[in-house]
Amino acid sequence: MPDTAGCPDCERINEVLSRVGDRWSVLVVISLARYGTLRFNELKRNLGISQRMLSLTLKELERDGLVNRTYHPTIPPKVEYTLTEMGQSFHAPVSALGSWALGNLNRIDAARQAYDNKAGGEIGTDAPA
Amino acid sequence: MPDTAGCPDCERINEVLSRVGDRWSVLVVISLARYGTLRFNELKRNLGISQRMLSLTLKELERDGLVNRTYHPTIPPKVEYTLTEMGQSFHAPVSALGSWALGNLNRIDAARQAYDNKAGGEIGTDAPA
DNA sequence: CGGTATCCCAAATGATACTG
DNA sequence: CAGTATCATTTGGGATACCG
Repeated sequence: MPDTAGCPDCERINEVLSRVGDRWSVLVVISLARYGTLRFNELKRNLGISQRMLSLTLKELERDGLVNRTYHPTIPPKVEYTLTEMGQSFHAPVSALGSWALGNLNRIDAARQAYDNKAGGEIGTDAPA
Repeated sequence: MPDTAGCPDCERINEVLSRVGDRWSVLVVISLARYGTLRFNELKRNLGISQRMLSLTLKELERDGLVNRTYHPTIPPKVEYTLTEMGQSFHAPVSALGSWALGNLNRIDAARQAYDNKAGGEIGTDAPA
């Protein structure tokens, strides 16, 4: 049993992150923040997510109080999703993380290549014949 | 193949997030940001992470240029981990996310209970006999 | 259209044992 | 102490088919 002793906050942060921190949740929140209101299949197309995962993700987000689901009992049915107030407040830190990600992708790629080159060249020190 | 069309940034954000966005990476970064320098087993104890996952996580973080690994070839060996400059800059948005998490855990729990109660009571509208 | 149910595969992770 | 290797299990997630 993991205890996360010594970093008591880690335990709780971990808790929330394992709920709303998965990639699909993050991407759904980002999309809804950008477009305001989206229907089920709009989200599906936008994110390239499978129907199953979108359904599960949205249900979780609704349950956690981050998104609002509005069902219009027309034919064919129409369901619209928006962010709740809490969902919008969640978008702020997520957006910060996204910005960092975009701003550092290149540096990370560079670091990776440097690391891989060093590791790869370790076996033979000089150039291959 | 998922395309993430319509949200071009999502694609790249997704990329970085799937690298450094997993829960163990986040928790390692938080711990190192708090304590400055930690040895392998200190991290292991602090986070309640398995040896294997810590090893993998640290290797990835080092590769991505977020943590520094210093090996002291003593007996017994001693390895110290710190955040690189980029690692520290990553800590800022992560910290924001962590703060949000801590500040909203209760509200999320409340939303969950409300949701679950509503769902559970849906079958029979009045109280059980 | 907006799901839910089922099946099945791939990736993540923990437990354990072994090594330098 | 600081790992690596192997195994077994759980979980994530796509494909498909069906329902209201």
